Amino acid sequence: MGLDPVKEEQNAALHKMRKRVIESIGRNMDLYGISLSTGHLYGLLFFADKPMTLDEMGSEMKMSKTSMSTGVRTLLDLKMVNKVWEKGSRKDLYEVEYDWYQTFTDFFDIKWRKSVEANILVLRKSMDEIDKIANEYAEDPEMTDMLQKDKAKLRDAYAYYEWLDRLIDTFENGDIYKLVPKEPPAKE
Amino acid sequence: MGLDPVKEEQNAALHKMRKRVIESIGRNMDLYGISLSTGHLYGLLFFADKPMTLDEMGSEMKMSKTSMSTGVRTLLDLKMVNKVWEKGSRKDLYEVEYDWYQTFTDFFDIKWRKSVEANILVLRKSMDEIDKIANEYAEDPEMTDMLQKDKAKLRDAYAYYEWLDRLIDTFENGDIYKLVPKEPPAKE
DNA sequence: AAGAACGTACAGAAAAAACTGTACGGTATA
DNA sequence: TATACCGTACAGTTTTTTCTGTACGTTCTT
Repeated sequence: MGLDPVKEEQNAALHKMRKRVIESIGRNMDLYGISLSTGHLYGLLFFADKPMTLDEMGSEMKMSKTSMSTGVRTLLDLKMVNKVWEKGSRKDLYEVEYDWYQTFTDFFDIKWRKSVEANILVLRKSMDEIDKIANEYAEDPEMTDMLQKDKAKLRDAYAYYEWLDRLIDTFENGDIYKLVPKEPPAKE
Repeated sequence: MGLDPVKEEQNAALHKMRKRVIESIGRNMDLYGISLSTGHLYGLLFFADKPMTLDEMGSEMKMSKTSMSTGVRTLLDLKMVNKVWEKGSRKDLYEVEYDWYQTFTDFFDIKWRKSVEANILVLRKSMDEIDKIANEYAEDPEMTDMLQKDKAKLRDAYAYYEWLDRLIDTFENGDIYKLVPKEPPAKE
């Protein structure tokens, strides 16, 4: 995991510190829908001072190469790690994306955006359908009332998802940093 | 699930529409770390036109009351549903929180905030520790270099988490709506 | 105070997810 | 072209999560 394995053994304190951070990072990865061990893998890569191969990860994590392969792919899909090309090496190399703001943005763009858009589609379709049903049951006041209530709910949900969509836009285009700058505002 | 179960049977189209929306909502609930069936429970409550009891949920979902109990608690913890008091009824009643903006905010306040603060604490502690170790190894250039690199990483992560903390603040205090209004800006 | 109804703790069963070892297709090396 | 090595598909195993039924403590009714 470090520059020099021998050196690391020498210093238990450093090793312990890293382990604590890795665990802390890994534990919170479930927010991204990532399993604990894949979270640990991320933590490992975070401290690695050079891109790692699957074999290296496996030996560090004491896990199979297959698991490393799937774990890395999960992280790759979320753009939390990048594949690195290094001439001479036949093995694939991976390193974490150190720009965490970008990682955050990508996560929303990849995961949330997909959900949002799927829901928007379904809601649009469903509201149309309600209109159609409402036409058929125009004579039935009870049914009409129920349909109206449903439609109002869908409309609210729709508005919310559109808002969410615009919010994710601000993550992507960087407008969010106008509201919340990376540098904390100076205390007065 | 509706006002009048008989009526609903009459109209397959409405039922189908609701089912589609419920599934769509439920499917995307994994973003909140919620299981599919709890997501469906949420969808059910979303369309319910009155607060429901555990027994009613169970019969609609065709699942045990125990499962409803745990499912509701999960949703309650995330403030996605509210407990409702109705005089006369001995049973607990629940309804969804229809303010989805609030639900979004609560989610980040409950889940993300906790992670962020835990990480901030660990990072602070770890940076202090690095300083201590660095003092011991002041004579060792290689070790010093490694410690510096680690500390730089921690510092970056720390800055990111503080940013995230401030971002969540804007969700909570409503500042986010200045940047992304609930009402979409009028198209020109 | 006794009885009925409610929600949930708990233990076991069922289902889902994570993990491993083997096998195989593909690419670089010889 | 043959060989070695790499990453991953796949099937089987282990671990974790979800779900159920029973049992129990509490609260309301009588």
